[in-house]
Amino acid sequence: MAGQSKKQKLQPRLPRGFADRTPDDIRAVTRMTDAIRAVYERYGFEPVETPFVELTETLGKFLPDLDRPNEGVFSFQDDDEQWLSLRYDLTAPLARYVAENFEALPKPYRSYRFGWVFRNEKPGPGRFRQFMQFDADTVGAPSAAADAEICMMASDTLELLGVKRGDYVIRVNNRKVLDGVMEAIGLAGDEHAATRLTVLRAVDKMDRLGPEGVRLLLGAGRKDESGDFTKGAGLAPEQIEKLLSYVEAGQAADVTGHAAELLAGGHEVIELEGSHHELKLTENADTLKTLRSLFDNALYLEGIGELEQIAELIHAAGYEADRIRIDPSVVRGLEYYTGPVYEAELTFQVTNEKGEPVRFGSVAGGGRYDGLVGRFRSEDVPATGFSIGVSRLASALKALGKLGSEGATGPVVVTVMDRDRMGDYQRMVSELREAGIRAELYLGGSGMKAQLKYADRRNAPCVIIQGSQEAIEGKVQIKDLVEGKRLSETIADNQTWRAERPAQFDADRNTLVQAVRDLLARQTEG
RNA sequence: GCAGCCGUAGCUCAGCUGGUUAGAGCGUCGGAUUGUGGCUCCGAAGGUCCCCGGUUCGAGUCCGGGCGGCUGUACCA
Repeated sequence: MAGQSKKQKLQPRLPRGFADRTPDDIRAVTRMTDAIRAVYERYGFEPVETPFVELTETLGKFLPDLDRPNEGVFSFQDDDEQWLSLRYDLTAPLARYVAENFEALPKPYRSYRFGWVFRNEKPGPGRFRQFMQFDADTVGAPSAAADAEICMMASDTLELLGVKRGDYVIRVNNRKVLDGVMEAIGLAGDEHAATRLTVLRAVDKMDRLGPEGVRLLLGAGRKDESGDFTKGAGLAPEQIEKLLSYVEAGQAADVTGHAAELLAGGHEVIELEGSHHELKLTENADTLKTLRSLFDNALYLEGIGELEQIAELIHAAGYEADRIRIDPSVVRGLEYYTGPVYEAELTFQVTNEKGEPVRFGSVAGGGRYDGLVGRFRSEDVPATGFSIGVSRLASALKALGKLGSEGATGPVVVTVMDRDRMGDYQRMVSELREAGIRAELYLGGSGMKAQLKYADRRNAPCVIIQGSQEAIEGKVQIKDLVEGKRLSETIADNQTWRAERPAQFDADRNTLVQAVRDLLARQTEG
């Protein structure tokens, strides 16, 4: 047995796309979800929770088939052969929940929930196969006021999380508008479904590729820097021009990129605090006025009308285009959105360890899905909702320095000098704990040096030491590790370091708790 | 999924046109210091060079296939 080669040892390995969470991660995410929850509660939403597993048919499409049994969604068969799946978002389960409890719920039904969702697809930086979403939805409210509210709530949430105004934007569009545009350039009807998809995907890449990239994708196609060729939609030049004039109607408001192009286009530049140049934001009303003049079919105008309502409502509530912006290039989930769609984007630039720029892009998104609950009922039920990608937002906030990753203070460590006096040490630990102080007994088997190293690594504020000498005198030694670390910088040789016992003092055994309490208070002030 | 790059100690990486026993820094552990975290010095542990096959007298190095990672792209409810 002992002679077994290493090869036979099991490799400790995490499956691709999954991640362990460190104490720092957990604490940071908890702070975030607390903040998000606070905003949602304030808006009057209430919590609800559904399980990780749903019937595959509840989630809709992506039913496992023989060729690609788990494409996109993790699925498995129950022992009655019923297919089950891990949820891939929180919206489909909510739709099921609402449909199942329809009579019992007040309408409009406003709820929030957060939890893990699973996607069986290729992971990437900041993209995992298990990640956390935080959703809020209003079901049973057909009015654009429900959409406007969700956008304002998204804005409030990001600001409470520490993202400054101007470092993010909630971009709003409408599926009806997009469909209207498709109709206007002759792409209505089932026979053009595939082309429409290609066109909308191209439009979606506006923020990343800019007008020229989109133009290529709408026409013949585009070759990226790796030499990979993406086939274009093959539209005629006049169709492309119409589309681009539509997409660019919102671009004057783009402060995130392509500044040079915009300046060349004659957009105004204003001076803000200091030497900072920024493009002046186009008012949402101006964007909408431009958009309204572009096409005139009924669907398009209906969509524009809804956007105008949203713009009016948010304006009345004091939200302008620096926070919530009408942007015709927003596409989002082509599958089930039926009306207004929104997307929260972080706009600040951050570079990674290698100095390469990192773009976070969309950290949250949502929209109106009037058909989703209707899958379970005889009539459509209007609904609109919003989903925050907690994990992705967390890594963005970390880069922003808004998520303190500094380790939390560890426990007070009571060291073990004399093995036969464990009871004494245990009593000290208990007293500290009863006083509400995080404390623990050193449970390892090593000597004093190792025990202090351990305490240091645990980020302990201090250690308690009591040898037989102190025990006889009724004393304890308390060593302030934080202060000691500071003093160590001025001590060069180990002789004095050990002899002086920096930042160490004794206290009467019976005043232990008070002495530790005072020390902790001093550390908090410093 | 497609394309490109990469895979040597826990981590970051050296390793010449194929040639004895594969190295360094950091980290870990021990000692100098039988009761004191840092610094310094000394020492130790730690590797089937991703896997399988091929070429060769000889492969970490060359070739083929696989697996894994990164980047771009596609998809993204």
